Amino acid sequence: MEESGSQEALRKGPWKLEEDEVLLNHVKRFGPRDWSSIRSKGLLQRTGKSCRLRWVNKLRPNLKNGCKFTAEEERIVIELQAQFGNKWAKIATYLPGRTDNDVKNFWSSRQKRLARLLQNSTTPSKLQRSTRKEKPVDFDVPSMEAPKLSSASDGDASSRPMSCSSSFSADNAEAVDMFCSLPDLYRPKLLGFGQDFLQPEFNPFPITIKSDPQTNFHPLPLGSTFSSQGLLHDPNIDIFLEPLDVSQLDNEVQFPFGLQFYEPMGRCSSHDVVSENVENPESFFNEFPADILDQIELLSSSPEN
DNA sequence: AAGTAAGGCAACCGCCATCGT
DNA sequence: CACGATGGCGGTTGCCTTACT
Repeated sequence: MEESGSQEALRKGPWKLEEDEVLLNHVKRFGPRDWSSIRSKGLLQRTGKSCRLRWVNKLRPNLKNGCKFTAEEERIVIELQAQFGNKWAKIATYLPGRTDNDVKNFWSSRQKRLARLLQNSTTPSKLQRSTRKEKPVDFDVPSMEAPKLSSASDGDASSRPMSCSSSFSADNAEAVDMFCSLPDLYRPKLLGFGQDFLQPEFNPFPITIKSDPQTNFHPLPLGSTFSSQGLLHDPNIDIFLEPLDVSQLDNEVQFPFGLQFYEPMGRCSSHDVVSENVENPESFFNEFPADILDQIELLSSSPEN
């Protein structure tokens, strides 16, 4: 069937420069609307949907095209995804210059990495197969030692059955190491999830890292990582890991960039997003701070000897 | 140098909500 | 109220690039 008489066949695929120009001209004249009229006027052989998508994702002003997600942006996405679910358009409103497609793609990539990591951790045969990022790395992880941050249950060796030493030689030892090496993510209660995660006896640190509201908490410098900032030894780490209080953000779409997410004194949000998802393994990983993935990969790629 | 796997990204598809007639 | 057109959104696919063997 011909495309409605005089109209040429619908064009698909990558956009040409000329098409972009036509689209930009249309928007300049009529604003970002009436997408379907672009085709009906014979300006472009693209559907209105396609035009709109092109505008939203590529031609709109102030887009951060080609820029990788910053650590802060990643953190925001992770927090908001935990809060809203896969509401990419909504999440994107908190990220100036980012589109829902950007967020979606970012998340998708992240999930793939996680999936691959998990698979590696459960299929030892594949663990040996190097992947792109799994080249042997001289990754010195002194700061990833079990943090001595609290006296709460620090001395209770029984509550930490899996030391991070190399004495454990199970097939997925590397994977276990990965998680042994992780700090108490976000909140201690998060770790209530999956005692049998990876290993039946797997029992993450019962350490409770307390924040002291009296101390001068320094918010996490943007773009920093646990190890680089020595945060594993930071007594304020619990504050640092406090989930973003999205309920506040929700009221005000404006999201000040460069915002210090974790106020020194701040209201400790009672909105504990993380705990809501504790039963869900996938969600468990979703809560990981952005940098953690990189840490995990580095750890998992560490030479075994 | 060639082959391959993974990452990143752009674009399409299908569903759904809204709006105008 | 019903229906079609349109736009918005999330999921998915496919292509290109990069890194590694």
